[in-house]
Amino acid sequence: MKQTSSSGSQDALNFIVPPKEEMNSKRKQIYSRDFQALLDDLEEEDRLEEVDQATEKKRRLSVNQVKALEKNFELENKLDPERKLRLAEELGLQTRQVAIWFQNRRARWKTKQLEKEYVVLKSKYDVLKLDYDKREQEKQALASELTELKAKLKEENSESSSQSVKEDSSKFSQQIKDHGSCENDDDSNGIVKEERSGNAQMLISPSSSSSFQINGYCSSSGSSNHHWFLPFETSTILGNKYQPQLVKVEEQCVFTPEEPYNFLSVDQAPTLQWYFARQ
DNA sequence: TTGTGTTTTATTGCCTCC
DNA sequence: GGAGGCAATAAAACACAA
Repeated sequence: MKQTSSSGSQDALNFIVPPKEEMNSKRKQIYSRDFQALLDDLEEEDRLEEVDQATEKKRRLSVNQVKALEKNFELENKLDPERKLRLAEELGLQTRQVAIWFQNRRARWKTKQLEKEYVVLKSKYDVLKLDYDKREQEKQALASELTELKAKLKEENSESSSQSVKEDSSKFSQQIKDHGSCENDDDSNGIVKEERSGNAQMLISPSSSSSFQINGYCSSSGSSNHHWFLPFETSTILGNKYQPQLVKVEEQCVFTPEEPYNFLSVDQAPTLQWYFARQ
């Protein structure tokens, strides 16, 4: 191999691996005869390698050549013609070999860069995935919690509805007794099925809602101008708990005797337009 | 020693730039 | 159109387990 020591790259090379002459003189001082013979054999191999290189058979570059090329590559990963020629001369290679080495080295560098980028992107992806999974779990937990709460609410509604009917009935009975104005108060559910004793006007005071359902009424049957009416069997209206209240019923009722059944139908949701229209 | 996988060197074909 | 770069690939060299 042709060795020169005039350029910067060669200086760097000499720093890493001392020149052969220097190595030989040191070796002769240090090593035994047997080991020296082995080293001589290796040198002979090196010489044969150089001959092989001359016959154009594909050979790997020597360690020193590769080190020098690597060092140059670190400085600049592309070759200008002058640098290529100089490197080829310094390392005893053909300019084409130097060019090919740089070409392949760039390809390896690019692959390494892609691997690094992949690692970075993968770690970012992993972080995001972790976050996504966590949020997905939170979402599932919230969804099931919502379902539970809905079921609970539904259950509570049905319970309070049936309970309020009982409460309504007992309160109604008590209120009827207190006011003593309603006939048929022996009816346990408090429903007065028929009342045709004259005109009556209803004044309704809902406690917590703007409308409610009325399934029964009680009208005047005595001498008093004011009679009491309890809209019952309606505990929750528009999501609010309805506190059953007595409603004062005055004479001059707007209903005809035929109207009540229609108006008080359970199936039909009354709008109470009749009431609000008069306000 | 050998089979196999990996690395390195070199080739080919295509593309871009001057 | 030639020089040079790049991707794909061939082929030699090398590493290593069985």
